[in-house]
Amino acid sequence: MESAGQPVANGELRVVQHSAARTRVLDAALALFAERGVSGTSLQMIADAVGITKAAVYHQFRTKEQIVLAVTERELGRLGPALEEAEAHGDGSQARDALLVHVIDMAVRDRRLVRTLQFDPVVVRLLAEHEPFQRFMDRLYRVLLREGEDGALEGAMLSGAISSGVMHPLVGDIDDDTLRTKLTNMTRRLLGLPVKPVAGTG
Amino acid sequence: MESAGQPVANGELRVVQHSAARTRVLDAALALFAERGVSGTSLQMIADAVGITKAAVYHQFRTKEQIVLAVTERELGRLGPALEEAEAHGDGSQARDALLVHVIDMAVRDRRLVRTLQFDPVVVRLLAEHEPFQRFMDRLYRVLLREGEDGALEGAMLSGAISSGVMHPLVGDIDDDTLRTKLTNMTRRLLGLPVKPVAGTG
DNA sequence: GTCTATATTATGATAGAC
DNA sequence: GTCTATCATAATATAGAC
Repeated sequence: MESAGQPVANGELRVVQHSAARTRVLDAALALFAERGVSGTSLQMIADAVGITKAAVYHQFRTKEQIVLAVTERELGRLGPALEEAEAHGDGSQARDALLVHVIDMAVRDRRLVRTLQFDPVVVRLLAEHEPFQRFMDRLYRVLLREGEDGALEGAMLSGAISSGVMHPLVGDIDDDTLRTKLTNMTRRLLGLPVKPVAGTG
Repeated sequence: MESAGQPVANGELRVVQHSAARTRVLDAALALFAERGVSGTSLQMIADAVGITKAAVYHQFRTKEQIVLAVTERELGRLGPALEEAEAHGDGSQARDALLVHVIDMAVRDRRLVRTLQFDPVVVRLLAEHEPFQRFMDRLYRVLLREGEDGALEGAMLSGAISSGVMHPLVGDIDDDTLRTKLTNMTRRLLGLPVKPVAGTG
């Protein structure tokens, strides 16, 4: 299992089952990254949050960048199954819609990680530099973006609207269920789709 | 002119005319903040970008936080006149619309600063902690947000859609004029407003 | 898996000369 | 307004014991 310590493989996003110790580090790191940004978070802070020393953290991850990489891969990877399902259903509007609901669901449930994954400069650079991330994002956009000249802009605005819709100070006191419903409706409005109740998975 | 080195005054956002040397520092800092984030930018990097030493930077600003403060105040302050004009025209939809056009215009023209002002953790903290910023944002939202229970969410999504619409990798190759027009149209669609041509200022 | 201890470099910040 | 020189601290990272 030494591959878990390596950079992201050249192929797909790996789904790694981390050890309990590694998981504790990643959880603490993610929380700190969301609050203070990746560059604003030191290994000392992560170690303190876990309740261990820096050296123990370095035993789990060779560099800070490896931690960022692992966090990003783990969280982004959670969209993998939904993406594969959508791809299996062809490129119709139904597949796109189902994936969109899933993305909104994940964004609402884990609001704090949105800022890190979408906007942190360090993560953005990682996503741009590592091929597996690029490929994964390409696949995501291929399903989510609509055909036509405005597809890219639409997708960009959509992703920002959802992100900001879950993390903006203005929406801090809206409960998850309400937020999910309203986000979905407004997303449909932005896309010019008919507004309908949120579909269940069954 | 010693007030320029002080924290933001308790009253309004100050409009400070910085010296040439200070302006060079602020310009370099803003560019670096946009690229690497505030925490990822050191005073050494800023000094190198300007072509001076750290000590010379410290002659202009007492701390790094003062630089962040000055950059934020300067850029946010550019919206001041448009905001005041909108407030003078009452709280009708016409005033909101005019301000919205202005905000989009500024976002498109200076795409790189959007990430810093809207999403950088350090700037977000500053905005939340300093009263003048809070007051300014309150005024902005009072004009931009619509009445009703969904006003806050609408505003949050709107701000994210515009931000992401100008800074997302997907839109990097769209020219300013095209982007401004399409952003305005999609913004109207999100708000459920009739889509019309962008109005001039005269 | 965790610790103590340490090396190295970078960081924010200051003093004082020109 | 800028420089050289310096300081104290914090950063990333490693070695080796338990």
